[in-house]
Amino acid sequence: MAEPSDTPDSAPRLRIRLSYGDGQVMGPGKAELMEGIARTGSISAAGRAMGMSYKRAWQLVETMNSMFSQPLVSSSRGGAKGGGAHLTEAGEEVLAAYRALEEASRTAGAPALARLAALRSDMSGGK
Amino acid sequence: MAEPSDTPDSAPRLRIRLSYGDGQVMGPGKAELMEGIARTGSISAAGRAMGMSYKRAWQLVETMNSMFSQPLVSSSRGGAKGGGAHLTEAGEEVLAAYRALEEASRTAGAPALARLAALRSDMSGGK
DNA sequence: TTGCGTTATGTTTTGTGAAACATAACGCGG
DNA sequence: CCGCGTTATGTTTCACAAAACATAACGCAA
Repeated sequence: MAEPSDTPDSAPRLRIRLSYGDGQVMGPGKAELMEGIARTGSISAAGRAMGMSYKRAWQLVETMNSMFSQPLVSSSRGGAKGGGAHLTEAGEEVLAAYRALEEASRTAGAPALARLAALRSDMSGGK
Repeated sequence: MAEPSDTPDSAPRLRIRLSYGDGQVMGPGKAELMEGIARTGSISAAGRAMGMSYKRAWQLVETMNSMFSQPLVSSSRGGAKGGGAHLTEAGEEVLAAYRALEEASRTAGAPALARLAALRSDMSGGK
């Protein structure tokens, strides 16, 4: 009454991370954080939503901001709501490009992923 | 007399890792190790080539072997050369599929990567 | 039966990224 | 001018993956 039939696929999570020199890395975590910031208008709220400390969230933002020619997240403190943050235009473009990269990979890699899935469950279809 | 013109690209390294449940992960490290084993016929030699301890290499092999329905690496000990290891058929298929996935992603993601590269160097071309 | 190079494992130590904890500054609204 | 929620940063503690170190087993060849 739970699992209908045999394991469907157990589609693996496809994680793409692009690392430039140094420790500059763009990956799923930063992308998700950016989305959280765009959604909530706050670094702390976005971090909380991901179960991460404000400090860590802020560090990620700092790193992201420094790895592109323009900051991806703009923030301000004080004021009525205490402050806030939002994606810059560059930020939105980076996020969009990263998501596009993910999607393109997932699509183009579907055949290869299918082969791997087959090898994980059973190896009947030889050759 | 050094840098010919504008920044070439500084193509980021595209790392793809697919994580199934648990801690089961297939990524660049395991793929490279598999290639090393195929090339050298030895786990220890492959590990050495990557600057990693035998133990670590062996652990990776153990993990790989357990995440597919059939082992990817077959090993034997003792004998004239002390022992050795080689990729099983499943191993070769997994490696090939993983490399294909990488290649497909790199190709399909080229436009997105180009956009990101542009955002890293400068943001002239708007919209 | 000894020695060699490898596979196979166990135990201890270390390095480091993250978490936890602590403050400061900001700026508006009440 | 005080309090609130946020940004911003520093310091300390901790967990855990990786490294380092140690052994055992294997099987052939000499």
